[in-house]
Amino acid sequence: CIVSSENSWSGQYAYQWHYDYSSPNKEYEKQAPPTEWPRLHGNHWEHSTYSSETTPCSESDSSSSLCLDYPPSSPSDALSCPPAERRGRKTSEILPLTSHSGKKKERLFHFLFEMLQTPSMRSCIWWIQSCSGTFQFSSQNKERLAQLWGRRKGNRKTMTYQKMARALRNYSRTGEICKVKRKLTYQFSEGTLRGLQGAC
DNA sequence: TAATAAGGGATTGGCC
DNA sequence: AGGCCAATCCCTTATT
Repeated sequence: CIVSSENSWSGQYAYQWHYDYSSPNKEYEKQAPPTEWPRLHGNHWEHSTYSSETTPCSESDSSSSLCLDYPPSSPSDALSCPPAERRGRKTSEILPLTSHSGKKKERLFHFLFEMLQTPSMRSCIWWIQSCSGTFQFSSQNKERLAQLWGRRKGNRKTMTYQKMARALRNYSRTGEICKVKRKLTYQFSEGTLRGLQGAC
């Protein structure tokens, strides 16, 4: 499994990614209070819906193999994104990033993917496992990201994380992105991820 | 108990 | 005009 080169998973905590701190963001300090690390209650974050951002994901723990909760391909796995075409909707495998009649409006998942590729946004959103399309929002800076989305859309009102997350929940119905049982963590579906990567 | 995250029904708005 | 559907509004529930 390939994790993006600039973010290498160190195996224990979400905050222990090897960021290169050359980014100009100074929000890092506020974002990850290290004092909370020891507050872990078991290593089964897949059973604890609200384990904190700092909850370990012990990839090395072979007994639970937690990071295998996001297999890039296992349709039968309950945690993987369900097929998009249930409820008779069109599958997300076909992602019309551009419509035949010109440019299609940018969608939220496009924006999120773009932000995930932007080093300066790492204080707001980051990959948990880029190969499986799993990513997480910063509890501290998620509103900043939402505002950015709202501005990108040209909204009059400011976008909030709550509203943005509602759109994300709709994606889990339509199959582009599904929620992962980890705080502020979501996962692109296979097809969506392929489409987005291909669009680069 | 307050704060935060998640869930979801209802409505809006844009596009074909 | 009217249907479709993504986005948004807004309230409730869950978790810590």
